[in-house]
Amino acid sequence: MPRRKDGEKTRDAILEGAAWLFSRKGFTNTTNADIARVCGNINTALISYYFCDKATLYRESWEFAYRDAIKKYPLDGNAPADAPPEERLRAIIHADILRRSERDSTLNGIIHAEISYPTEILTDVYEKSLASLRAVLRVVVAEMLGERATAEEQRLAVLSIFSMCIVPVEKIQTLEGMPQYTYDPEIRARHVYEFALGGLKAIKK
Amino acid sequence: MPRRKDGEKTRDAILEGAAWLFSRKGFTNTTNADIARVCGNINTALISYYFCDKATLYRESWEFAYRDAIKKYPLDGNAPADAPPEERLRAIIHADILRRSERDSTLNGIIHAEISYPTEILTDVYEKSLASLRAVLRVVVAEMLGERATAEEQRLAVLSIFSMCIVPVEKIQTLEGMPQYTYDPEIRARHVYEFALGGLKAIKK
DNA sequence: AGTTATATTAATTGCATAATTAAACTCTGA
DNA sequence: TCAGAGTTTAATTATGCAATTAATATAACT
Repeated sequence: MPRRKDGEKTRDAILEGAAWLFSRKGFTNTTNADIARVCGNINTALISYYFCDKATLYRESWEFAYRDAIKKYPLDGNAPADAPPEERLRAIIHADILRRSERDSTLNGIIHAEISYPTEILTDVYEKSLASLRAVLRVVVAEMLGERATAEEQRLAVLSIFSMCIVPVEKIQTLEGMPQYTYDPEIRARHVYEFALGGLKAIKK
Repeated sequence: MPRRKDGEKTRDAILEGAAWLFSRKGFTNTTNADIARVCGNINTALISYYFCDKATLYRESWEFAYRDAIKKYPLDGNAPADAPPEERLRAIIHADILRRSERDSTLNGIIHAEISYPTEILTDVYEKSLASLRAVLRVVVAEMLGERATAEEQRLAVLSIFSMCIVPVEKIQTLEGMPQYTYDPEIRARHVYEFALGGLKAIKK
């Protein structure tokens, strides 16, 4: 039984194209025909052929995009656990912003689409892409703010840094009327880190 | 010709209910039946009766929500134009966060839905609710960072403060698995202001 | 080259959902 | 009490699209 390998290429193309579309228009607003179109006018039947149905494709393309991204940019940004909190904070922010900027921000697009119109993958997306960031931030922020900070102060500080990371920059940029300026992820990551440092210092008082 | 006034109440109820639903599920994912349900099981035909069609209702309910909110919380937060930039920044942030938190965050919900799935009101929403904030922030930030700051530094600083304001807190809170903690808008506004001050100071150097 | 399983296509099915309308009915206010 | 605004019912209309099927093309292997 001959195993052809040209199918894998098609499958991957669908995963990629679908992820991109889903990130921009969300699950329900994306049709199989749309997906077929962006994958180079392939046939819609191939979606059923490779992924059984649209919902499965959605889940798989999200997981596909996520796995890739998190491997390249792990949560802790590869900072040693015993590094000073400032360095760990820098690494977390850096990894997070770069990860969210990957692939035309497919990852972050899906997340924001899920926030607006939840589907059945919401829980998974939420855990992996929002809750996890908050959790790691919480640890370093607590350390940096010191003993005297209340739980609420910690929460607020985490929320602020979190906000700067997850803001859908690329999406907002593509909106009509938006000046054509793109932010380099490296530079933005650096900026957010410094901004956060200053903010934390001000809060600590 | 007798002009009954019970109709106005129904109309307003539809506006309010629709705005709330649209902010949560977006335009296409909200059906007339949904709207009728949340308005106390009114009849779907009333939507056509009062607003001609769903699209008109969408636009009107957005404008309705926006007008109310901006009147109560103007862009500049009522700070005098000749006040020191710190005070103007504080007022802007305070007004913006409170405005976005109003009515269960209807305003901000519609904005984020539009970012994810744009409709024809996107331009209007974008101008009024995103571009305008950036514009006023830009002015005070430029003033606070001083002459030596580059345009990119200004842009990045504006983006960071902007992020902290527009983050869809209420939406994220309602997501599954989220700990039951709600942020008091006043306290959060205060925090964001102090955090921003610290951040700006760190950037300035 | 011939065979077979895999990959791809075209056309269709069939469902489901929902916006909108017209006509009937009811309530309010003068 | 009646005229017109408000409300309901029930049908209509529009459609949009996911999923299948059966037929065709192509790669791999002998």
